[in-house]
Amino acid sequence: MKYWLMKTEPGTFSIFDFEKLPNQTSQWEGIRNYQARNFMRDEMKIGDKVFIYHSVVEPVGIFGTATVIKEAYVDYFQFDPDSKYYDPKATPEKPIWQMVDVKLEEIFSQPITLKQIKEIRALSGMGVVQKGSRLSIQPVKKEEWDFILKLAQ
DNA sequence: GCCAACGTTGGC
DNA sequence: GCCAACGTTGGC
Repeated sequence: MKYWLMKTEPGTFSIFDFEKLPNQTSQWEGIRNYQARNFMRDEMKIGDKVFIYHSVVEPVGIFGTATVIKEAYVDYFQFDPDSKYYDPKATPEKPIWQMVDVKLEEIFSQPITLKQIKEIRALSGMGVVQKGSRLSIQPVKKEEWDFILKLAQ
């Protein structure tokens, strides 16, 4: 089983939006970066654990956890000219982008903020504290996962 | 709102 | 294949 961090801008989708959805499950559409797509396509498996990370809007940080419940499949928004995720280069015959489904697991009573993460040496290898890191899906080490979960208790 | 850092595009 | 220009991300 692998561990991940997935970024979202709460103005678009926040961890609290899961609760409005059937089965507290959301498709993770709109990933338009090849490296992030490859993580989903090649490595994400059912049962993998995911940190839900809010970017841009204060407080920035990890707000809770989710589980992968459906492995990568075609993100159909790439074909929709009215979608902001539209990609004119993609066709149903040759799709480019994929998405997974994730189900909410836990919302932390207090988010683990980026500020906190930066202050903790054990978390200094995490993608979100690397300067200039813009990857919207990042692998997380088991030790980092465990550390943050403990912190969130 | 600013702007550095980054990924992508497209002309050559 | 190079690389300048451009658009986007995301912390502050």
